[in-house]
Formats: sequence, structure tokens, C-alpha cells
Amino acid sequence: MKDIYKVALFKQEGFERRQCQSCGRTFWTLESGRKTCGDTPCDEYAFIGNPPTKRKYSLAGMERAFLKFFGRRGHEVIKRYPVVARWRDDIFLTIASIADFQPWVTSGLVPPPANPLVVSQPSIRLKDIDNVGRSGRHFTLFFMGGHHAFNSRRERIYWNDETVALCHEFLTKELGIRSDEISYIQDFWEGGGNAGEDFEVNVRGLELATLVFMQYVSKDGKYAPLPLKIVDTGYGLERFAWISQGVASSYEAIFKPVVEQLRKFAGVRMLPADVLEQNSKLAGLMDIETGRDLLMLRKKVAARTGVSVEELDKLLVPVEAVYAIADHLRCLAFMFGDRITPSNVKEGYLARVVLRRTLRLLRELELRKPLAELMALELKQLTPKFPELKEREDYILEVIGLEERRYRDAISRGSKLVERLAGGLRAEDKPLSSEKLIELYDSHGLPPDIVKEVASKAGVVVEVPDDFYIKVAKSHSQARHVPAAAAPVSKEKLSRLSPTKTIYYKDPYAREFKAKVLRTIDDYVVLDQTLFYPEGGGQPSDVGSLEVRKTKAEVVDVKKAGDIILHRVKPNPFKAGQRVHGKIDWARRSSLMRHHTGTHILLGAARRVLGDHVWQHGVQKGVERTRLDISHFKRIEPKELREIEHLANEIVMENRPVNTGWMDRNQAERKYGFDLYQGGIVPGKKLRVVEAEGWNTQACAGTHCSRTGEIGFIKIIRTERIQDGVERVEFAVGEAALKFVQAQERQLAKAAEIMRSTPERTAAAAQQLFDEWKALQKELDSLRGRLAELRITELRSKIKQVGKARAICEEVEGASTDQLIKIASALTREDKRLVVVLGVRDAMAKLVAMAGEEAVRAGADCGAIAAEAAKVLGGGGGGKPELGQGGGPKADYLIAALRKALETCEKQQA
RNA sequence: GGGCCUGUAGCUCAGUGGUAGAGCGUCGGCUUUGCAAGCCGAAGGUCCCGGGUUCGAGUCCCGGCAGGUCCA
Repeated sequence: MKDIYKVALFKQEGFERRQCQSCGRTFWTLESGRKTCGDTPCDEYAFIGNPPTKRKYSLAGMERAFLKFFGRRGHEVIKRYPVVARWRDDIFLTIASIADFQPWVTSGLVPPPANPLVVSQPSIRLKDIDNVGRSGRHFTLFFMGGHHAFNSRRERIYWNDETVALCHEFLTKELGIRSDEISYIQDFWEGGGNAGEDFEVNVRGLELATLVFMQYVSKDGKYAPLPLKIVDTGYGLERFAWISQGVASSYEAIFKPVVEQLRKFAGVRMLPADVLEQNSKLAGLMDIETGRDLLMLRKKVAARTGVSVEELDKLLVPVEAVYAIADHLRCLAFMFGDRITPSNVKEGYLARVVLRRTLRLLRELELRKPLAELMALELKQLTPKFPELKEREDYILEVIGLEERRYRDAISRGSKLVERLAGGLRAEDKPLSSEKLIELYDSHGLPPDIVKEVASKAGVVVEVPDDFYIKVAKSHSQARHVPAAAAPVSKEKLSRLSPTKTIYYKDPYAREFKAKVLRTIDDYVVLDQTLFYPEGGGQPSDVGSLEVRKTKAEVVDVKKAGDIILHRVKPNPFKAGQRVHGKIDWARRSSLMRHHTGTHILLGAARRVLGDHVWQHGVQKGVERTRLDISHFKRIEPKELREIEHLANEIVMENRPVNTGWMDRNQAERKYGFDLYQGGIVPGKKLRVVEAEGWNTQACAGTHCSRTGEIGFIKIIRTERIQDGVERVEFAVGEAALKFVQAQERQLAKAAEIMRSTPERTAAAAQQLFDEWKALQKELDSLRGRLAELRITELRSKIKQVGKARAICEEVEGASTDQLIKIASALTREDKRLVVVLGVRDAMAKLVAMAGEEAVRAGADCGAIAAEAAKVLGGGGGGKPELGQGGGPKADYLIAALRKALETCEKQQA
């Protein structure tokens, strides 16, 4: 077997293969005395204050040098892809340059946009976010330089020999690094279902690049060959810039202007150079994941510099915060610049995580400037190089302002909650439990340090457990993944069938067709061609019928299995070879088509009114109405909604042509950008592009009207916030829209009729009616009060002496329980020894018992009285000693119940 | 996609199935040269909506609407 690691360059130059004495990995070097692999932690950074390159590069300068070098070596320079991976549904963010080409190019289905190519791809990885600012080599967003070659059986571009040679030449000839300082560590890379051997390229303790030879598909721990052999390289351009400058911190190297500003705003002292240098070197040797790791680092730095751990912490914490903020600002600029909408789900949530972490850091630094203001500074740095961010500046700043306000609201709401909680706990002299701490974080977004801060002000002790976030994770029950719906028919049963011809595309207006039955499988029929549109892209399937001579069957559902279309029929009398006559339910299909084209038009209108950060999040077309979910960072206002509706109908009335056609994927992406995928990711080499002329273009497999005018009318029915950052717009088109409007009209007419008003005046009439109703309620209340007073006088004369107790047990006609309570309460206030039991009856009987203070002391218990008396009524009752209530369905027994009450009362006070 | 929390007066919120409350704000009166403040009093409620359980629901159960929050 050929050793892929033995590349031509190593032989030519005389590299030796060795094993690292520290980590045991195999590496290649020219340096005769080298015993370690050259990567941390086996080697310490040796470039600080001593860069290995012939000159210093800024990040932009390094990127330029990188792209130019590979450009000269036959690579086509391609534009960066967005940091939101819109073309994929398996990841949210672009995590590497190779992500740009997955899965269509890497699977061999679609040719690469150029071959070989080179790109500088902003990539976001949030896994190590806690290390950012501290480790020196971690960033939330970094520029990954990648030169890629896609080798197929037909075309060989280059493979391992050339890859290493190119990398080596770039490092030595272009940057001037000495050959014997570069070590190539053998490794094996695996990710995203692919795998391959790789080299890690290290210089003076810093891993600068990874060269992967992707050639396997990995599945369940087994490897199968990949049809393509792909050169996947990743050059950490920030690290290259850093090593070339040889400064103590990579963040100083990359973010200098912003870091300096932040330091000034926060009044952060710069560290002594040697402390920063030692800190960087030692931080480079470890992963900082827990507080314990950080303490270990501080101790090591203290040992080398002679500065105490406490002093170090005081010096380093603010500096690390500044670095992290600078990093996060750049990340957020790209996230929002590439139109992420902040949300509590998906990539929107990831953006919020970074944003809130930034706000927390600002709070810790006591840097009281609006985040939007800091972002404006950051954008000033970025926009000369990234004009696309300049275009979105307004959106970026608005969203950040809004999110900062939301965060502050959440904190102040939460703080109040903690204060109240702390008040109660202090009274009982208890600490705040860690369960409560978790709840505060989980349900109210309050980080534990803020809880601690607020609670300790109120004098309550809070212990934040070391493993707080682990506890949080544990408190979440495991997410139950809903298994994807199983294929209706197993693959074996579909073998050797050729793809079904989709004649609904050729003529979306055709209603009947002839076809040949190729196979029947259980309930399903496979034809050679069909007019039945299968469920897909949010459009439900067609229904209709299939007929052979006199035998007819209903088509109830149509599904796609790869290229084959399955018709579910009831019953299934068909046999392979038969010729069938098919008919689709045209009323249904034409309504679905109108709704589908209407969806595209409405989405276009929403993007124009709300901004092009609006993205289709999901859609369910229907015959009666359609739901369109779109991303937007706040509620759509009624005015905006009317504008969207208006604009959409204008496009309908303009009767624009709707063009559909198949296009090569690369060509379509070049022409329309990733906005093509508004309607979701579409598989395949060729895309079906649907364009409502001059309005909206999407990759879409649905059936569409040929002109917008056929839609007739678009009526928005309602909007709903289905998630933070996602608005659902429900609408109807054509006849369904008319039906909806007519139904509304009927409702309004009915309401108007009830109020003896006209539809135009209904709102005013309803207001008037409501106001009057309220006024009458008040009047009724006061009249009842008067009536109660009169009854009190009447009742006073009915006091009975029963044994030792004084009591009134009477029926009061036409009173409510509320009134009974008021009357009884007035009487018992007057006479503290009195027990009052009042009853009322209509369909049911109810009674109220109240006792004065002295009567209660003497043993009266109205709860018990009510319970006893209510039994007579066939119901139940209860209450407190001073007030009891009860009732039951046997209204005729009210007098008996009152008698029972009196008896009970007598017994109690005997 | 899943979990959790919340919805009561203009605002912030209490409210063990049994008479809907507090603080702030508003209005009126008193006190004060005036302001700030203080004292007394009043107005202000579809307890988010709809069902259910119960003699009785703001409170318990189910469904919906709205908001918040954490995770994948």
C-alpha cells in the first residue's frame, strides 16, 4: 500500500520521519536535533518577539499574499461564502472553507465553481468560545485560507505531493520561513461523514495549517472510498499574521485599533510586556475549559514572572475581556451582516449567545457604552474591505440596539425576581439553592454571577457550583428526536425502475394524461410518466383518479422516492403493463398553484417592506390558505402588513410573467446568489429556477401559474409569532381569499345588525356598548349596595337567641352570594357576637355563613356550618371560622338547610 | 425541534379553592411663602381568552393567545 504521507518534497529535501518524544505522534522535519513534533503542548511558542517570517503582515496583508500566491500557482480566487450556511441544512454556520462545497461538490454531483480554487473563508466556531480572549489562538470567527483541488477519475488536478509542495513553497519562498523550522505532523482527520489522512503544519510551536487528503466516506466506523479525492486545506490566516508580527498576543496583532479604543473606554491598564508574553506562551500550552484550568495557568505565569496570582488576575481579567469583546464584535458584524435574525432557535440563537456574552463582558468591564456604538467602530475597520457589510450597516446597528435593550430588560426583570426571592430567603436565613440558580438561568436567562451579585446585596449567600453549566445541561431531559418518516416503500422494491417523467412541469395546466403502469407495490402504482405533483417543497400532492377501461381508482396521495413518483391508490386494481388514463383534481391543483406562486410574490413583498434579512423559514401551502413563516427581528406592525399586502397585490395586477427553467447549480448561484435558496435547500445538480419577473427568483420544484395575474387576489389573514425571530403570515389567494373576505363581511354584518348599527359604525357602536355596560355594572353595584342596606335593617329584627348563641338564619330573595357576604359582614361588624347565615335560591341554592369576632372566640365555625347545611342541599361547602360558603342543587330544601345551620351553630357554642 | 417560566389596577408585583390586595403613579383635601416632602381620602379590575372539575375558580385541569428564557 502506498504511504500517502511519503510525499515527494520530503524525499527531495531530505526530511526525516520521527516520533515525538512528548506526544508520540509521527512528524517530518529537516532539523537534525528535533525530538518533539513542534506543536503545543510539546513545544512552547518560540516566535514571540522573534518572528520567523521575513516581514510583518497585517491580517489583510496576509490574506492578500495568500490569495495571490495560490492565484499565481494556477488557482482561481473565488469570493467568500456567507457565514450562514444557507445552502446546507445540516449546519447553521460556515465552519470551514470546505463547508462551501459540501455536500453537492464533495459528493461529486455538482462540479466545483473552479478547479483548483483558493478562498479566504470567514468561518465561525463557537465550541471554544470560553477560550477566546484567553488562549491567544482561539477566535469565534477566523479567516480560513483554503486551496482546494477536486480530483475525479476523469480529471486529476493535484494530490498529496503537490499540496505539500505548494504549502512549503508558500511558507518558505513567499513568507521566508526557514525550511528546517517547519514540521509536518501526520494525522487523520474525520468530520461531516468524510475522512482522510492529513498533515498539521507547525512553526515554532504554532499550528498554522492543516492539509487534508479527503478520500473516504466514513460510516459507523468503517471507511469506504470517496468518488472524489479532495484536497482540503485550512490555513489559519490570523495565526499567520500573528506569527509574522511576533507580538505577545494574537488579539493585539489582529484587532489593534479596536482593542486600543476599548482599553481607553474601559480604562484598562496595559500589561507589562513580559507578563503578557509569558501568559501567551503558557496559555498556548493548554486548553482552558474550567475555572481550575484558568487558575493553573495563572499559577504558572505567576511562577515565571514573580507576580502574585491575585495581582495577575486583576491585571489579566480586564485585558482578556477586551480581547474577547474585540473578537466577538467582528463575529457579530459578519453574522448580522450576512443577515442572521437573532432568535431563540437555530443560527439566530447562536448569534444571541455571542451577543449576550459580549454584553456580559462589557458589564464586567463596567464599560458603559451602547454596543451599537462599539459596533460602529468595528464596522469602520471592516467596511473598507467588506463593502457588503457597509450596505447592511443600518440593519446591523438596529438589531444590536434592539437586542441590547432586550437583554437589559431580561436582566432587570430577573434582578427584581432575585430581590424578591432573596427577601424571603433572608427572613428564613437560608441560602439560594443551586436548583433555584439553575431555574433562574434556564427560565429567565440570568447568569449565576448576576444572581450572586444581586442576592449578596440583599444579604443572601449564593454558592455557584463549579459545574454549574454541566448541572444545567443535566437538568434538561434528553431531546427526543422525532424519527424521520420512513420511506413509504423500501428501496429494493423500486430497483431497476427508470425515473418517472414529470410532465406536470412541461404543462402545469394539463389535467389529463395517459401513462403506462410500470409496477405496483402494495397500495402504490409507479407510472412511466405523470401529471400528479408529489408532495414536496411545502406543496401538498395532487389527488385525482387513474382508470383502465371501466376500472377506476382514486389517487389519494402522491409521494416521491428519489426520482420515482409513487401514486397511492384506493383500491389498487392495476397491473404492470396496463395503459391508464389519469385525471387530476383540477380545482385543488389550480388553487395550490395560485397559493404557491402567491407565496413567492408575498415573500418578495415582505423582503422589500421589512428588509432583505427576511428569509423564508418554512411554508405550508394549502387549498384554502397558506402559512408562510419568515425571519424578522420584531413583530410585523399592522401598517407594514398592509403595505406588504398592497405591494403583493400590485404585482398580481401587473400580471407579470412567471418564468421557470432548469439551470446549472453553479451558474444559478453566480447569477442570483444564495437568495435562490429562500424557499429552502433544493437537492441536485440542476436547479429549477422560478422567477416572478423582476420580483423574486427562487430554486423551486413546485407548480406555478404562468402569470401573476392568475392569482387574482392575495389576502393576508393573520400573523402570529411562532418563535422569537420568526413571524408566521397566513394568507389566502384567489377564490379562497374571496371566501375569507366574504365570511368576514358576514360576521361584521351580523355584529352590526345585533347592535342595530351599520358595518361602518360597528367599532364605534361596540365601544359605546362596552362603555355603557361598564357604567351599568357600576350602577347595579351601587344599587345592590343600597338594597343590601335596606335588607340589613330588615334582618336586624330577626335575631334569634339559640341557647348561648345569637343568630340570624334567613332566606334573602334575589341576592347574589357576593351581596350575601356584604350584608352578613355588615351585620357581624355591628354585633360581634352574632352568627349570620343567609341563603338564596334559584335553580340552585346557595348559602353564606359569617360570624363576629366574639362568636368565633365562643366556638362558632362558619366553615363547618356551611358544610353541614349544604349537605341538606345535596351539595357541599366549607370555609374559614369567620366565613363559610356552600350550596347544592336541591333548592327546595333551603329552609331545612337554614334550620340545620341554626342547629349546628347552637351546638358549636353550647 | 424540545424543555422551562410568566400573564391580576396606568406601572411593578403580592394573593394556602371561600369578601380581589400592596407599593409607586393619577385625582381631591390638609400642611407649607414656594419647592421638595408629609398626612388624609378617592377614582382606577373582562384577574389574557375559551372550555372543564367544584356548592364555589384569579387560584386546580385541558386547549388557545401573548410574552420571556434555556438547550440541540
